[in-house]
Amino acid sequence: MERVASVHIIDVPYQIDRSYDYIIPEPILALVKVGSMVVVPFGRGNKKQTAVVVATKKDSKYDSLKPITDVLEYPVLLNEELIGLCLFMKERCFCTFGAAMKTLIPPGINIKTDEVYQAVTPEDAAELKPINMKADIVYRYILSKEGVKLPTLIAEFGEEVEQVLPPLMKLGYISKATQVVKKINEKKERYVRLAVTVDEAFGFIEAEKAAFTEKQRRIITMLIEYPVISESELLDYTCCGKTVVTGLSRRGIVETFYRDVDRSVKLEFEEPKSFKLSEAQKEAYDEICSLADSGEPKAVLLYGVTGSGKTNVIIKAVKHILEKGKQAIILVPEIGLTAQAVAIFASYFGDRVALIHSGLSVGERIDSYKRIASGGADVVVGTRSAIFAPLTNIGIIVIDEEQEHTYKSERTPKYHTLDIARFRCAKNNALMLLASATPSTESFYKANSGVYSLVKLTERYGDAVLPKVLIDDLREDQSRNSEDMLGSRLKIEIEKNLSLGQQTILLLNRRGYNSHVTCRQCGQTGECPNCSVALTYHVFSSDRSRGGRLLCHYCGYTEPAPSTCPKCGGTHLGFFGYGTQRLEDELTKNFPDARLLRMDADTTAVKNSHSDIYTTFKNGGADILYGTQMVAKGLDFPNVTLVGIVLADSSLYMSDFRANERTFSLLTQVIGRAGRASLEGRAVIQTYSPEHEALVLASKQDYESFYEGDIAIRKAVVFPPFCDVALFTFAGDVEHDVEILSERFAEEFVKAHTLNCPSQPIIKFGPFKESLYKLNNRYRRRMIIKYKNTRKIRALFNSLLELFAKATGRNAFVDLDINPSII
DNA sequence: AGCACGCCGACT
DNA sequence: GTCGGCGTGCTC
Repeated sequence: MERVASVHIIDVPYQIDRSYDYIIPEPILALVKVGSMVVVPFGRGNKKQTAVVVATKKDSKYDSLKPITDVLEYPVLLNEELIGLCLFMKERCFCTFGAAMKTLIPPGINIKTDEVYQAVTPEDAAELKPINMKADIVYRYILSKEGVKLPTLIAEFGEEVEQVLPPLMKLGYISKATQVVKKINEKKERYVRLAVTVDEAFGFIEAEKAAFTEKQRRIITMLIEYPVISESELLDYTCCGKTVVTGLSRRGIVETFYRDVDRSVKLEFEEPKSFKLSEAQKEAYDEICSLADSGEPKAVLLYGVTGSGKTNVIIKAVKHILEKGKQAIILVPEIGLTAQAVAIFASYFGDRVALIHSGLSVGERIDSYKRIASGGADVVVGTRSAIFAPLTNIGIIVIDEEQEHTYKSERTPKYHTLDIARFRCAKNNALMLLASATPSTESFYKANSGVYSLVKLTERYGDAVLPKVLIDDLREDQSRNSEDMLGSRLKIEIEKNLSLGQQTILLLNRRGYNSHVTCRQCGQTGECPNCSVALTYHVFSSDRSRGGRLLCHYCGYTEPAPSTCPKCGGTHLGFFGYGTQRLEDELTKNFPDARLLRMDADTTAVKNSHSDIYTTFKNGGADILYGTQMVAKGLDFPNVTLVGIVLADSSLYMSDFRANERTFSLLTQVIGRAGRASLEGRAVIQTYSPEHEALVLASKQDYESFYEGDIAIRKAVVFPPFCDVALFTFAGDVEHDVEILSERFAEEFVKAHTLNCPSQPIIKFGPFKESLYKLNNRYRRRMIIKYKNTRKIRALFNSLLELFAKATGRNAFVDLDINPSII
């Protein structure tokens, strides 16, 4: 008989997060399974804690086991595979089991518990003899409720109830039980959103100081950051009362609305487009199917040049998987792309498709989750969190644009979606399909060395041809004023497109108006008081006349732009580095009749704005779409024949070892947007470094040459895939404590390494200050370790993190990120 | 983290 | 004599 349960306790700190054995009491033996939520007494004080059963067994190596107090939910929330996944994440990402679990289940599925008093035999109530008046009243009160917390009883009857309860328990009138905190997710909820654009909202915040109270500003700031939020959450976070929202809504700045009781995401069905695979596509499809049907876990990289029709191959492959009775997960890199992905898959697979991404409301997520868990969906489409969809018979996991850094989580647990996909494919004997026109150097290396299978699509589909690309050396353009962002060549091409009625996309990887403001007299630059970065100058439509604002892109801090230097009083302020807002001005000036559409973080913060912009542009509602990298991704725009990269240098010279890869990928993608259909496409790349390799190769769409160069560099200087990278971050608000911590940690690290696993080669860098040393008033230092990810090294990391998790005070703490997307 | 156990100073 | 200071160490 398996009478012992190994459990992981939720909400314990890292250093005590391990499995603990408990004995399962006879009456609940049948209810306790792997994945069950239970309540256990923990620690000296036997504090009641919620825990998850990770295994059951006959006996334990510990002799005195405490019994499980209660089982919470049945049937289980997480199956054996997903429990295994939590343990995997704990070991790989160095998070607690509970933190891993919270990323697997949607927020709002409650796992919090309360200790409550319940009436034992309500139906016999009349026959029980009253003990005394007081006890009788208390008993009847408890009887009328489903479960009452002690504080509620005290509030109702005063402190002295505590004397009445023990006799009632003893006589069997009432009992203690553990209850899951009432679910908030079943009812209809009131939501709040901005009724104005984010630009306007920013303007409002301090435009007229007197016009808004502190609380009102807090609400607006919150809504800018979280466009989808329930009123209760909003009020919680901002510590405001309902009146603040009412006031703002009366002034037309915010609006409230109710979510339907049935919150499931409505899928739009289109008639499935029937299409025929080309010869090359058919070959790719056949190979993918044979891998998927092998009955073993496999991984394949589908490398297809832009326009080769990867999507068609993927649709057919998914269809094949479903026909075999298996399920599919399809991931896209960002929320803005989910709508179209869902539309495509829903047209083929109808209501068997479910959607998961972080932009859904709490209720919507729970509904999707429940539908998937109950077998109501076979195809899950979404962003990285959809990798955790509770499907039980996965046949294929598709990761589109696999090189995108959004697949790496930036929050704890800092998992990489590809690692989770590999785990799930291994458990389900499924196929992991990575698709890209510009695979990550790591993945292409794996495909070349046989770790993944490689399927190539080298021809463009149909009669589409590669766009003609012109690299425009801005240094050579004599007619251009140095203040201008648009060179003469690009202006001519835009003009041409406008007269032909064809559309143009312009990419500029920097939002705001100017990237920094500097005093020409003393050199003072406007800096964020919370972060060590220059503030970006923004001009919002609502305060154009007032001279704009300075904004921190990291913490959101904002202040009115000064007209004189705050340090020396100088009146000659220089505005440097041009962003998308400034581009807007220049476009308006040069092409007064063109219809413009901007897409960047400022214009897409409101829900649905992203897809609204796409739809408007696709339907011909604008001539020029310009913005940050968002414009490079997603929908096909058949009428786009010109792509302009306003400044290709901005992302080239970052210190990160993946900067080249990202630049190449972004340029390739955006260039590929031009001339998809029968119209021939053109691209103009403006740059100050026309000979840069990433740029030259992107203009030829020559991925393989780019890869050869990049992999050679990585091998020479030892970077992934030739090693793993561990990034230890030390942060805190007391600068000196952070420094001490980082040094002590490094010291202990070296000591532990030479002592425990000297045979495991490592290369250590640091600790030193981060390049963005101060962020949100926190000082940050880092230590980088290049190593090979083995169990021994993971154990080393783990022991150090446990040691320092308890040793550190509130002033400084350690964090570890394995293979961070940006170094 | 949280909590009990423990071994030393000023108090009814 | 004891109440309570928070240092130390453990959590199945």
